Amino acid sequence: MSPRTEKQIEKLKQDKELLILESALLLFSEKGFGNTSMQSIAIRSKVSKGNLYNYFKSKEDLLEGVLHYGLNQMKELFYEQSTIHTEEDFSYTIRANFEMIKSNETFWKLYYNLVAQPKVYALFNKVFLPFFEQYMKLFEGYFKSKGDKNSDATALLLGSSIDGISLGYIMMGGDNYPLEEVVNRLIEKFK
Amino acid sequence: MSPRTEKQIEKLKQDKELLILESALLLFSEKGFGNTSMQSIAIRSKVSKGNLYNYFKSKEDLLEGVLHYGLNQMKELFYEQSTIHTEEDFSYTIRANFEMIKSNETFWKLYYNLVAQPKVYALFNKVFLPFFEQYMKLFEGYFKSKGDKNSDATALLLGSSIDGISLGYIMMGGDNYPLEEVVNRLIEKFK
Amino acid sequence: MSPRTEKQIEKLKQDKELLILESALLLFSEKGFGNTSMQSIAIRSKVSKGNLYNYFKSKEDLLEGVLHYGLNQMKELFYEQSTIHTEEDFSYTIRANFEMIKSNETFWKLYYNLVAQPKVYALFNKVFLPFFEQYMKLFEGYFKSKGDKNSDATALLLGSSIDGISLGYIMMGGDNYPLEEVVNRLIEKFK
Amino acid sequence: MSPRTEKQIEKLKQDKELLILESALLLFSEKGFGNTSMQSIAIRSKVSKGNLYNYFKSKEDLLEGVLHYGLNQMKELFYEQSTIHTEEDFSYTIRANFEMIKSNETFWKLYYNLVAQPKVYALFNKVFLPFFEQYMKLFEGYFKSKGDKNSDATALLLGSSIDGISLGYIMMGGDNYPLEEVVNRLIEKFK
DNA sequence: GATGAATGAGCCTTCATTCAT
DNA sequence: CATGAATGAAGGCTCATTCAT
Repeated sequence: MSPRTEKQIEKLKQDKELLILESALLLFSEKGFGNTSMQSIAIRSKVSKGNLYNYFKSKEDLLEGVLHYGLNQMKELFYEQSTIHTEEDFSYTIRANFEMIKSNETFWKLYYNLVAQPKVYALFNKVFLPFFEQYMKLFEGYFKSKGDKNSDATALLLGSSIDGISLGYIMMGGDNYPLEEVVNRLIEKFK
Repeated sequence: MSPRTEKQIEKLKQDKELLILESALLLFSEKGFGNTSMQSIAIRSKVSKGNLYNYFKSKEDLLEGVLHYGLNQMKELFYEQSTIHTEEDFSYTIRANFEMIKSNETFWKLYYNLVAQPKVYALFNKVFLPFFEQYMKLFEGYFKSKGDKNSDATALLLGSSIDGISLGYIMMGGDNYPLEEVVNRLIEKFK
Repeated sequence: MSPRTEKQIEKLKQDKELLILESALLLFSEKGFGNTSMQSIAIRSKVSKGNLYNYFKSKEDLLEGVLHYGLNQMKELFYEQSTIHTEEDFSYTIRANFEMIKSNETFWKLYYNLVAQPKVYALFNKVFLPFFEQYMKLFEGYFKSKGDKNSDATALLLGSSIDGISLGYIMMGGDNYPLEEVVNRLIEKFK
Repeated sequence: MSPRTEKQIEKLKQDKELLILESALLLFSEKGFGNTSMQSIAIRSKVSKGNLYNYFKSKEDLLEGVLHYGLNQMKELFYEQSTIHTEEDFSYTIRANFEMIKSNETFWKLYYNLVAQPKVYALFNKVFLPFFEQYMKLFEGYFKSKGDKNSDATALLLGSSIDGISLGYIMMGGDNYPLEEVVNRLIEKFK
């Protein structure tokens, strides 16, 4: 009845929801969406199978939750940045991007797991596209300011390259993919 | 009984195997590995469910077959090329690479569908890596010949960029991704 | 603490119990017993799921409550009538019966929903039979007074006919079943 | 390969389908559609749960199968009859109708189980209504030939009465419901 | 080799009921 | 009395794989 108790309950609920999200993220990214059972998520979250559905009304809903969860973590890292003016800005943005990927490997593994799955493509668009487009705009503006007549193609090339590097890094693992060097090269080429 | 008849039988068997591979490739890439049933592959190949298992001893085995099959198709396109000397060579190789991707979209869709699934990652390594490494060597040699001291990082960057461009093109579809322009930009940057 | 307050509480409790009964009756008859969840009843009654069980100790118990509740509503309509003497009495009783059915369609829908389910047949017997038997007696007396030697069979036939008409009316809906005419015919035949 | 073998297989398949239909009919009518699990049907039919779905693609589909199965059994009994001319015809038709009900009690129990369940009402209409309407026409013609100006209302009354009698007989059981006498009374009233 | 009926494990989801608060 | 998070059993259904023919 006291505010404290209610708050605690709310806290607990959030904790549990977070726990579920974390478990789902991990399992989805490790074994793929289709190969992960709700059962296994329940066990890992220490929640009963039935109770899972009090937090997420379906497996697909849980996936959407996971995507939003991951996206929000990323957004925090980029919130302040609105334009790129100098080479330093550019270099910094690129590096920050890869730092973020390095600190969210699990999520990105999930991302590459899903990106090519037609069944979840719509969902993906819904959650990710807005974020990506805004991100692309940032680079496009920079290239245009440097006199690039084809700034949108250049931005798309850069975006695709980042995508490809991330994919390689995520899939091969930090020990096998020399991320630092490749990123340095990337910055040299595009700055 | 005659050699000819045996050959014909062998031929027929191969035909049927081919049919299965084609069907599986198409369905896997369209609906994903997990969402494709052996039943549906059997129907599309006009082979009975039971007989499917005379050609491939499991679904996973069939997947491996499909990957080999796709890889072999690609290999044919690149067999002759052994070194890159001039900018023209380079440009030609890059463009040829994307031509190949354009003519094998189905296969590449499957590839990106699977690349992030650890369950098939081992399989992927087994089948693809040798091919990719040889391909990377080609570029590395070219960059080295141009005096690049860090030719292996550059080659990896190029490879990753190609990967990212392909992924974008495959996922967004030819109508939405301006492949031509992006590839032009890519060649300019790396040539 | 004062009697008045206790009464009010009692009143409130009854109100809530009534609310639950009404909700359950509606939902049971609309979607069937098996397809109605306690959850949905709780929501419609604006009672928490847990609290529901303070009023009815199980879903089956709630059903029994609903049946009693419906029966009691009917009883009120027939309480005063004790014998049928004239054709007018007879005609009036029949018509009154169908008026009652028309004003309790929801309940009767539930009734016909349950009547054939052995699982609730025992329950049905417990609650309905006494009422029905008394009702049959009424007609039997009338037919006997008219010299019918087989008055009990006639009464049973009449009862069954009423049952069948009600079933048809309830199931086909008032717009599709010409209740008035059929009842007129019924009265002509039996009066 | 020989016709005989194929035939035997076909026979077996039919046998199994029949077995499933019989089991489902029995269980549905005993415990209701919603309270019967596919599992229990499988066990009773000595068929694996999975194999059940090779014969009926869903539980609802199985129900439809059961309804058709029951209807077909009935149809055979009535096929020849096309018009009712004399009192004997009429009396015979009525009695034959109840004979049929007596020899298909299980099916009719299912029928009354379903008739009031909204979820399967559409299905019911699809399967039963055509049959019933044709049956009503038969009586309507008879009453009209006797000069009844309101023959359709009378036919509907008769139909409803039959319905009600059947319901009573089915629900109370042969020992408790004096079917013979009630039917005699019915015929007297309507002939 | 060819067929497809048969199996059984496993999946997602629902729901009556309980219980800590 | 009141709440709703939590449980766990059960349900309908799918599917890779096997095997008798």
